[in-house]
Amino acid sequence: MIKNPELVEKPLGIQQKNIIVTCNYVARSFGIKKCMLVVDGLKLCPGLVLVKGEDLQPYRHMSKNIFSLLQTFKCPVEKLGMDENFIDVTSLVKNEGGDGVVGHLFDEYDVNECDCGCEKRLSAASRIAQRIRQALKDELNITTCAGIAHNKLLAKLIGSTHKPNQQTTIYPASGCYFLSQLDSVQSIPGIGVKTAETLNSLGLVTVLDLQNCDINLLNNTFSADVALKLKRLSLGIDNSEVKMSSKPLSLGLEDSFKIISVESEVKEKLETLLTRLLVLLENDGRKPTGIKVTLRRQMQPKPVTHRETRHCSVSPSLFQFKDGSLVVVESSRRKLMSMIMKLFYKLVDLSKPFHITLLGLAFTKFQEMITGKGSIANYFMNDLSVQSILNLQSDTDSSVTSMDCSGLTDTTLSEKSESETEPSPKKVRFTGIRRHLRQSSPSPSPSKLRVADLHLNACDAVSLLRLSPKEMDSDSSKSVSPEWSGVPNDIDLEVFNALPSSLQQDLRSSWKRNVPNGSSFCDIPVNNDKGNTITRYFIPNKR
DNA sequence: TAGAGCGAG
DNA sequence: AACACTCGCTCTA
Repeated sequence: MIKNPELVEKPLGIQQKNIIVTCNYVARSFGIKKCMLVVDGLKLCPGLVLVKGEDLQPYRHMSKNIFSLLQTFKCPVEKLGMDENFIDVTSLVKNEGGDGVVGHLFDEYDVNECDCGCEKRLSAASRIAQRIRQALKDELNITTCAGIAHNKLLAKLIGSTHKPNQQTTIYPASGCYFLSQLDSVQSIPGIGVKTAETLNSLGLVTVLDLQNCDINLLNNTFSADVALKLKRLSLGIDNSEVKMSSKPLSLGLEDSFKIISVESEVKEKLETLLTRLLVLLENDGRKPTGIKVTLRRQMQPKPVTHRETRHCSVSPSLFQFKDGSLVVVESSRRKLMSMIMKLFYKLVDLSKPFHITLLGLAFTKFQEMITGKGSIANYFMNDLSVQSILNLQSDTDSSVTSMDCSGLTDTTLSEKSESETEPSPKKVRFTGIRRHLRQSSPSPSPSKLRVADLHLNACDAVSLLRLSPKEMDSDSSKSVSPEWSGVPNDIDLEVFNALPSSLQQDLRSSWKRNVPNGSSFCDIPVNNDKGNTITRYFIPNKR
């Protein structure tokens, strides 16, 4: 619709192969659902406009723009798929002026004031959310929904209750009751088809069932930590952090088709995939150290989701940097292709007939960057008894996908109710059970030690960063060098370049703001109260 | 660590 | 549960 505004008022579906993967709200009013077959969709709505969506590039692009815009708010942003993000705005809430919740408030007639002041903070977060959504509209012309809560679980779920282009806030005290309304355990993020089946087999169908069940029942079937996690999720308790997203850990493509049974066609497919993937890789700019081939066989006794993979390492020397960008010369390309075929031979015995319906290719294990799991960058972030999490999603899609595809029940969160002009509140249905649930409402956990309180001063941070780059490819520093302006002299370029681009931007912009004359790194004025930028942790600790 | 499985969009 | 296409996390051998 953004690309072609004429489509805004028309029923529009995005087509991949013979499936409608998503659609706009006009189409939904005809009963079009995600994952619906094109033929079925056209039966429901003969005027349905279909646009091919197999090329994900435009979506990646928009997704990146959204992510970048969110990062300008100087808070941890975690990408969830291509059209959703969590943002932990705890650090902004403290300085937020004003008053009152913007948008919908869940359960608004029954607010018990909490000692910790969480309602105030969350209402501040709702105003921040409003500004963020306005910025997304102004800058990128995209409408969004937001859910505002003290943890990711509730933020995500509550954000789906008023759509499209609306936002909803929920207070911690309402979390348990809100969850108890959900008809299927599968509505809980993290519980998918398999876990839901297992739970159902234990007699646990609704979230209420899960809330009320004995933990030992779960312990019989799940490991102790999974059992506990499921139980806690059902009650609205979730202390997982908003993990700052960096570049992807793997970069892959796959293609499905009717059937391939001869080697030459396999090779053709893989050549095509490699060509496309190399474009993505050059775009990404990092050197991979591994490659993976994926295939799916026809008529497996296993479900169609079943895939087999083979992996091997690749020499980084196959990839070179020219003028700051990654290139793969023809000879390297041929070597890659022969490795890919070898992996394929590991998967398929050519002396026997084979029938393949999907082939995939992925680069993995990119050369060491400073960030990532267990890296020091993670310790730079605030920890989280997070008081204010926003879940933002673009309006072209809806979450709670599980329900659309499950075909089980007509849930209260169905697409139908969302397309009504005035969404009817669902709480009426449940007033009967709320009182006895209220007592088990979790109270927000007390603040944990913020990792910022580790006394990591500037010198420590710099020396830490400077220790590592031994195994780093020196080429990699050149890759970013063209953008090289406004970085203080005493910064190790190699280390700086190895940081994810988001952090680089973050650092650059703070240098620009704080030291317009480009003075020394350690002279940056302290601006501790504001923002959540990594720069703060490079600054000598006043205490 | 490789590979499969699950879950997310 | 399949259909399509990607990515991350976790478990097991």
